[in-house]
Amino acid sequence: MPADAWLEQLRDNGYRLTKARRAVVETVEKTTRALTPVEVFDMARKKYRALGLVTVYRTLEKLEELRLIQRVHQPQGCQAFIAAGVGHQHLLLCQNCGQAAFFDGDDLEMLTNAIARNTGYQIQDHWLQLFGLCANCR
Amino acid sequence: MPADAWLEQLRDNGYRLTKARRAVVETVEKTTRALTPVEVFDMARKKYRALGLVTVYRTLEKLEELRLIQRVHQPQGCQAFIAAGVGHQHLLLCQNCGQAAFFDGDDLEMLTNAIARNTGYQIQDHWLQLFGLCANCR
DNA sequence: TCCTTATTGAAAAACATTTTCAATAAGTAT
DNA sequence: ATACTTATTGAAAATGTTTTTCAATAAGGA
Ligand SMILES: [Mn+2]
Ligand SMILES: [Mn+2]
Ligand SMILES: [Zn+2]
Ligand SMILES: [Zn+2]
Repeated sequence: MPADAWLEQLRDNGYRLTKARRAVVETVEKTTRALTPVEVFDMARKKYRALGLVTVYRTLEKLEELRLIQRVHQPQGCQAFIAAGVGHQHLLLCQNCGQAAFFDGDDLEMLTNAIARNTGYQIQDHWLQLFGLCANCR
Repeated sequence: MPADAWLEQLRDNGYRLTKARRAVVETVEKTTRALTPVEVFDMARKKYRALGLVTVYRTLEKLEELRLIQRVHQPQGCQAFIAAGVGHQHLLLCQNCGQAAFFDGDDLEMLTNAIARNTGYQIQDHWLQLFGLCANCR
């Protein structure tokens, strides 16, 4: 999804299109690895010098609400964000360079049915994430 | 695993058995939901009044090193810990009361092979976590 | 161009975690 | 039991991150 579509989403939800937001959106949208707020700040500031870190936090918050980005959980920390996958997808992360890819096609029906039977839980959702080495790094 | 086994693990690794550590270990070991450091502090302090929050952090750090506890990642936050599963197990969490259960038997071979083929990644590890409602809460 | 108000960045506050440090107590040797 | 060594402790301070406050600004509609 191009950065313009993100900006359109923001506008359609009543948010104003500012230089700060454009810089943040363009940075996150075109990066294929998870970025922390400070990383977004450093990168986006090259596009818009006056940008404040507070605005990065506020913009990430809105982008997450609109489901344009999602938080990435990792052993080293869970403060990073990445452009969200479309539909039912999960993340595959390179443990060396952080390069992220999405995949789909996971079918956990059988598993969750068996677990529901064994545990008495009603299963509503799942998190699945793969770690490995990307083609470049391996 | 009983609390004594945890204490034994600590002792075997050269750590001293103190009142503070006993209080933390007993608290975390017998609780079946994820606890934050402050929650551990509040609960363990009932067993040992002089306990300091700093020591809770330090003890949790050691228990994690020894793989007796593991960090629990959730949408609301990732600062909570729970007694670790044995062998290859994953967590199932009640979204209402936090009650946790472990399950095993997930077989992702087919999936990861297909993804490795499609993406060029060499897959080394996976995180899987289920969310739902426990028998009591549903 | 004017007007309203959402948005901004800076500063301060709040919060979570880590480090520093002198006092204490666990475990071992005597 | 006692003495000794030093890992461990809690309090305080420091650090790092995220949120709140607030007056100035600028986006977008009239
Ligand atoms: Mn899935
Ligand atoms: Mn598994
Ligand atoms: Zn890589
Ligand atoms: Zn429950």
